[in-house]
Amino acid sequence: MVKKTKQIIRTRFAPSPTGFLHIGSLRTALYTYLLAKQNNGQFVLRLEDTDTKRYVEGAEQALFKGLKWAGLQHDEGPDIGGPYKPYKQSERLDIYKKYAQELLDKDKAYYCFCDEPTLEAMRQEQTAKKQAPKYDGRCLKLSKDEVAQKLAKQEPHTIRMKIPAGRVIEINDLVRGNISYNSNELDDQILLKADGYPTYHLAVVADDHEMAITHVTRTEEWLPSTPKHILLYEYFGWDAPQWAHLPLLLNEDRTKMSKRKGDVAVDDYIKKGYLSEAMVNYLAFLGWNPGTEKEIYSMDGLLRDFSLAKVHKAGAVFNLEKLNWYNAQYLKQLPDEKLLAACQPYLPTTHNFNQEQLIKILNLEKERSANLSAIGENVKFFFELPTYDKALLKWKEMTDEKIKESLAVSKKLLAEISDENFTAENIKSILMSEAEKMPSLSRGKALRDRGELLWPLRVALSGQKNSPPPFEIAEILGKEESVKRIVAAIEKLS
RNA sequence: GGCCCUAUCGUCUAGUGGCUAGGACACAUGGUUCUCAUCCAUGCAACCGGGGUUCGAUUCCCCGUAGGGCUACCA
Repeated sequence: MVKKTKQIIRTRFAPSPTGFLHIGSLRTALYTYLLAKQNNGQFVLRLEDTDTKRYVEGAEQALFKGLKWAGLQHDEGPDIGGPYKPYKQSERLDIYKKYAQELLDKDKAYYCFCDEPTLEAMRQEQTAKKQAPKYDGRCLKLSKDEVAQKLAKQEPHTIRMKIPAGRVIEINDLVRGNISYNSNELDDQILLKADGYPTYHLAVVADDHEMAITHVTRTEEWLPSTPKHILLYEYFGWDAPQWAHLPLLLNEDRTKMSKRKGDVAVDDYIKKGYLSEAMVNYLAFLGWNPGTEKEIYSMDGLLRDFSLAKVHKAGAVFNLEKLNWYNAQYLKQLPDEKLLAACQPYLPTTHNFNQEQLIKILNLEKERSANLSAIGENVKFFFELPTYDKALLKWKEMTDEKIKESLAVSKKLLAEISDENFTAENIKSILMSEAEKMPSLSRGKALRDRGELLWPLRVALSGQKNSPPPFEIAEILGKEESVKRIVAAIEKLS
């Protein structure tokens, strides 16, 4: 006998390829990954593709992409194999059939020949009578001969699990404590569908057992079906894993986070240019926190401090503002080369700036942008002066003539600076000090208003109502382009 | 309807049988500033309700209430 060593933790993330990677799923995957990895355990990826009707082509790739983006590398999975392959349920049909048969043999399951319209009518009737919709067990009353006959005639059938009467089934949940259900509330769950595919309930139990999963992490919505799973473990004579039912991610209206009420696909956030570190950090904090005031957490930090015991029971609203804040924090710390690489796909190609210039541009815009695609938008005017209304050039009560005077001064000053001295710092000091010597452009005012000089200049250079300071823009644009844009502005006013 | 879960600022949350109930986001105001953003300072804002238990409950218990989840040959 092998001496029992300390159990190695094995967790799994088991999504259905029915579309895209949901942001809530990513958080579940994150917690699942953390639980395994902080204990030197294994994190398994399994595809639950037993619903042939909902299967979506390409969904698998989206799943892989999202997990990889977030940095959640699995140890075993359909793409990389592993000791318990295959990791795709559609390729494990024999296994489920075998186990369904075992249950039949043990008299813990039975054939059901009711078709869907029959079941639907049954439900209708029950709800009309204000009863809980539940299979009435009519096929359980079939004699052995009747069953044999129907099977011989190849009548379509499913296999249902038997539920004992009056049993109290207790779930020992790592985040919720003890929860008990009365078996009388449970339905005779279909385990094997007419098409030979298993339902989730059979498949998840069989696979988690076969794959030696020690901790089942999934969201709260699975709580009500857990007693059925526990019963199945019992029927098979297997040890049940540890359960951890995580809180749900919610829409603003506190319903289960869903499409139509905002972006829920991880890919949407990738496309908008959210940094994976920010997303991981934010998601980790939606339902967990270290109990300190530290809010910025890298994956390493999470690996160190995460604990299921501190996971909350109540659902958490997904809030874009806070994500934006996290993204800003990470954007701020991003080294220049990484910033450039990350932004590259979002940048216009209408002008070839060199790397140094690009980095300056990005650094100017990153603190004004929620994400990378916003940076891409905000950066456009550097590449090409947008058309803008001449009214935008106007600062407070300035007349067109005054604006022209102001721009003429700027133009003259900029033109006088040599190319090698055309830096933001120089431009700023020259512009500012010369401005002080000039007569006030707005007659009769004691205090000189810098806006009279700087606003028209900035708008001439950027075409934007809001933008970084004109000095920085001018430096990046260079003397020639800057003067050109000022001239264009003056012409607009003529 | 039935079963189950949950409950601290608008949001994410810390926390305790006795505290001015803490932090972050958002918001507001002020400072810096040509604008926006950043940054700094300040402010606004919460223990769902009712009963117990207790010298004392936001905290423990019960009952309400509210919200949510499940109730498929979907996961």
